[in-house]
Amino acid sequence: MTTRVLIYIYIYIYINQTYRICEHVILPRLLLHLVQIYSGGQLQHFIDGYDVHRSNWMRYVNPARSLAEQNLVACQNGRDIYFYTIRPVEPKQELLVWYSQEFAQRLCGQQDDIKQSECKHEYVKQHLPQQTWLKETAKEGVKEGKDSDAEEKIDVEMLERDTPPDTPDDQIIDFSKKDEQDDKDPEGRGIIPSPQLEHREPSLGLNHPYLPDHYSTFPAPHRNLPLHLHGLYGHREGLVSSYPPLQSRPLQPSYQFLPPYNPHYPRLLLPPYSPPFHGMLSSRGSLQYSGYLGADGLPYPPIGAPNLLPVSLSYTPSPQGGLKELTPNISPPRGAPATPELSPPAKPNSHYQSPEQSPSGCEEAMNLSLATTKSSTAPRNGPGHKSLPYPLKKQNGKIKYECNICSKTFGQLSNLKVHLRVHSGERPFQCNLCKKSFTQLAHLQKHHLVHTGEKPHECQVCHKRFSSTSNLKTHLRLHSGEKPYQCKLCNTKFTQYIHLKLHRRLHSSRDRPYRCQLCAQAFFHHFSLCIHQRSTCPANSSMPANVHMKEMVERFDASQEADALTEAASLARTLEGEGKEDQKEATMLLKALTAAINAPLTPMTQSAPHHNPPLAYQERASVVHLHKRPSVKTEGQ
DNA sequence: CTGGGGATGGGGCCC
DNA sequence: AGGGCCCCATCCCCA
Repeated sequence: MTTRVLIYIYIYIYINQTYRICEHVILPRLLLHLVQIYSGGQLQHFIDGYDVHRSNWMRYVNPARSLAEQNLVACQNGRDIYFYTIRPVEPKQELLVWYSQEFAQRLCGQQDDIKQSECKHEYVKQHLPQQTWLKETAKEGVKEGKDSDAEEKIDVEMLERDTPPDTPDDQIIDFSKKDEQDDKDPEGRGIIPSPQLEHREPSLGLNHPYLPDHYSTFPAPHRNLPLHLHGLYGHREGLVSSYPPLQSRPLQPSYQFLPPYNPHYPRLLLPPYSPPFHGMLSSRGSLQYSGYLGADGLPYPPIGAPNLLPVSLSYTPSPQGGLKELTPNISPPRGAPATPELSPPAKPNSHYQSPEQSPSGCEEAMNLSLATTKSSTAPRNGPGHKSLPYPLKKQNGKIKYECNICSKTFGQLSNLKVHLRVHSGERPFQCNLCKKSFTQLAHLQKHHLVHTGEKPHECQVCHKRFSSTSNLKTHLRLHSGEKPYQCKLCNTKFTQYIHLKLHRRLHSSRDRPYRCQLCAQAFFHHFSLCIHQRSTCPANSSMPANVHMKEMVERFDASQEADALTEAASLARTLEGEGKEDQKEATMLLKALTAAINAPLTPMTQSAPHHNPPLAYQERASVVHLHKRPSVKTEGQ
C-alpha cells in the first residue's frame, strides 16, 4: 500500500546549557546530519546530527539525486521542521528530500565554510561526490561531538520537550519549489525507484553512495527506521506552501484498512499521537486515515498506544512557551501536523526496540538514537519524573494526568490515553457489519445492539424497553413529568433539549413587535429597542460599533428580566394615570427602571469586550434544574 | 408544531 | 491496560 506521509519532527540543539530550538532558515546538509540555521544571512548555529546518541531519525533522510526521486518536502514552521511526502511512499522506501534550485543557490552562497565544489548546483542536479563530502562533514560532527563531551550525558528528556510551532507562513521554507524545467523529469524517466533500505542490509552504508562509512557503524536497529513515522495526513491550513498535491490529491477512504472487529482489539491502531492543537481534524467521519500493512500484507501488530506518543505530548513547558501554557482554546498553530498517524513499528525481525520495550515510547518515536544509548538506561519512569509522557499534576494530594492538548486532567493514566483518541482521531474499534468505527470498545458494543435489536434497558413503570440508558432516562421523564428544558420567551418546557431548540426557532424572527426604523432590527421589548437605538444601532453613525454590546442587548431582549421590566413599566404607567399622589412615585419608578437598563450598559460601552457583562445582562439559564448535575441550557446556545 | 423514541457519539469513572 | 458501566448531548424520524 502507499500512503502519504507527514513526518513530524522536532529538532533541538543544546547550546550553553540552554535548550535551544532552531529558528529561522534551516539548511539541511549531509543527509541531514548537519542542519545549519541562518538568521539574517549569518550562520547562527547548526544542528549536529552526526552523534547518533543525540540525533533522531532525520539524519537518515537522504538528499534525492534528482527531482524525480524526491518523495519528501521539508519545511520549517516555527521551531519545528516538517517533512511532507509529495508522492506515495512505499513501505521501506527510502525517504529522499529535494532542494529547489533557488534553495541550493542560497545554500552555496551562505556556506562559506563549506567548499563551494561540494555544494554547487550539481548537488541538486547531479549525483554528488557525497561519500567524500559526507566524510568530511562527518568529521565536523565528530569534532562537535567531542567539544560537547561534557554534555555526553545529555538528559534525553530534553529531546522530548516540545514547543508548539508558531512560525508565520513566511518563515516556512518550501524546498519543493522548483523551476519550470525541473517540473519535468530532465531525463525523461519515470520516477526513479528509490533504493530501499532493506536492500542495503547487511552492509548498509558501505555500498551506498549516499552513506558515509561511519553509517555502517550505527547500530543496526537505526538503519531501517525512518519509515516508522509515516502516515496519512490531511491537509492543514498554513502549509499550502509546502506542496500543492497535498491539497489536490484525494486522500484514501477512511478506515480502509481497518481490520474487522475483533474483541481482542484490532492489530491496527493509530497511536494516540495528538496534534498539538484542536480542530485540525475531525473526530467524526471526515477524518481520513488509513491503516498500515506490513510487507506481508498484514497489518502491523498492535502498537503500544502511549509508547508512540511523540514528543509533543510529553514535553514540559519550554521557556519559549508550550502548549501547556496556552489556553485550551488554543488555535491550531499553522504548520503543525493535522493528525497523528499510525506509525508502523519495526518489523518483528528488526532489532529495533519496540515501543513496548522502551520505557518511553515517545523517545523512540522521535529520537531513534536513544534506544541503544546509555542514556536510555537512565531511570525515567519514576513517579513524577519529568520525562513521563504525560505531565503530572497533584490535586488534593492525588496525582492527576493532564492532557497536553486540552489540559483536562484524569485520575488514571488509562483514562487520559483513551481521551487522547479524541485528539488523535484514533478509532480502533470497528463494527464488522457496518464498518463504523469507534473510539472505545464500549461504544462499539453499544452500537452492536443496533444490529441485534437487543434492548436491555427496561422502564420499570411501563416496561418499555430501550437500547440505551440515555433513552430510557429520557423516557422516564415522561413518567416523572420532568421537563428540564424551558423556553425563556414563552416558558414552554420540554423533556428534550432538541425540542427546545426546535421550538426556539419559532421565536427567532417573529413576535418581535418593536422594530428599529433605522436598521430594521426587531425586538421583543420596547426597552430593548430604546437601548438599541441609543447604543448599538449600526445606522447610528455617532456611535462606534460594539458587537458585544449588540449581543448583550439581544440577549437582554430575550431574557426574563426584560419581561419583568416591561411588566413593571406597564404597572408604573398605570399608576401614573391614577392620581397625582401616585404620579411622583410612578415617575420615580420609571426612572429607576430606566436606570436599571442604562446603568449596566453605559459602562459596558467603554469596557473591553472580554469583560464579563453586568449580572443583569448576563445570559441566564432558563432551564428548570431538575438534574443532579445542573443541565444548563440557555437560549443563547 | 409538539412530543416521543431511536440511534449514535463523546466522555469519564470504577474496577 | 482494558472492560464495564454510566452519563450527557445530539440528531433524526415519526406520530
